[in-house]
Amino acid sequence: MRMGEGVEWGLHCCLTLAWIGDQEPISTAKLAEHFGVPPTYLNKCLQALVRAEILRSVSGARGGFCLAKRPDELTFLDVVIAVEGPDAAFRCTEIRQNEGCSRDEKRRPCAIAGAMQEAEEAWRTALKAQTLADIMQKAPAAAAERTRRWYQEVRR
Amino acid sequence: MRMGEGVEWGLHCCLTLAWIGDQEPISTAKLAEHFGVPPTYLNKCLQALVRAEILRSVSGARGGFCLAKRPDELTFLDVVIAVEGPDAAFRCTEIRQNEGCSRDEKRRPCAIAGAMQEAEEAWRTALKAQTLADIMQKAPAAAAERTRRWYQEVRR
DNA sequence: GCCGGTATACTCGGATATATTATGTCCGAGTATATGTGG
DNA sequence: CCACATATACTCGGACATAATATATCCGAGTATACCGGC
Repeated sequence: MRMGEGVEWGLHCCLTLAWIGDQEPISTAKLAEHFGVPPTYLNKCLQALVRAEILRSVSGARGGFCLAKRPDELTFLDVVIAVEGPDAAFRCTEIRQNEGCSRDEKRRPCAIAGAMQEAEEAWRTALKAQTLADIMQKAPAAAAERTRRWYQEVRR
Repeated sequence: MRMGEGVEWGLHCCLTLAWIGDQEPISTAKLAEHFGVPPTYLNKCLQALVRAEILRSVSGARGGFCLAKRPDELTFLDVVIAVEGPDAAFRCTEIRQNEGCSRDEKRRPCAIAGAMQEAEEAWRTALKAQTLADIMQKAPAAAAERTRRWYQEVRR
């Protein structure tokens, strides 16, 4: 089981955009250069965030992405679902059905699947409790400062 | 992000073995037939459980697998780790390092990675709290009964 | 009838293929800026 | 000098390749049972 890199990239990009706090968009190229990741693939991940209405995209010259939500309204769960999709990691394929269980058994949910779903619910709850605003506070102030300086250099 | 099917299969196999509660091993072929899954691949998954000392395997004719732990000592987390490996789903690649952050920043753990790890810890905690014995109680008694009847038919 | 030896069928275990997913690349559509031209 | 038309550079967005992983298969090593011959 492995989460795609897009989640990490997406979260860091959201944090960067939040710190800059400007409505002027930043291009994929600048962000990719900043983080040292392949530009076109980063673009693909950011597109997923746009579809989820987490980012807003602007086409054309001087285009790019900016945050579409307030940091305290944006949770980690939102980003994870946007990039990785809404499906649960564990998917019950109901192999118990092959055992020839009775109709009465079939009506009840599979106990194993239930336990797995419960665990994932705990995971989602934890992710939902973390907003981007929380991280902005936790992270060292120097990081925010550095990000803003970088932006001033590359904005043009 | 997607968990392999082996986890579901492994859990159902453990449950079946626990219900039968016999020390006589059951072959992959019988279990695979029972669940309607490819036998050789199921075998591969069960091997992973053997390596984790969750199952015990017996080679040769009349060989197969049996449970190596008491059901109340076997957690869902054990099975998941055995099949999927011990690595976390989210892996921080420290892309922030590329931003040119100071030595002081580098010493602190990445706040984003921290939040993700915290969420996974909640997930693991939930999985650790679920033992096989718990599931044996939750599941309908009819299922246990049916499993034992099936075993009496195929044991020879 | 009983014992020992041999052949046989069965099973695990790991090495090897295929399918699916994630990662990475490329090119077209669209937009703001820069440039040039006429009034 | 100003307004407008045109050319140009830049950016997103999705279609298209490649790499990594999960799924599925195959074959060899080993073991218990069945069979067979001798006593």
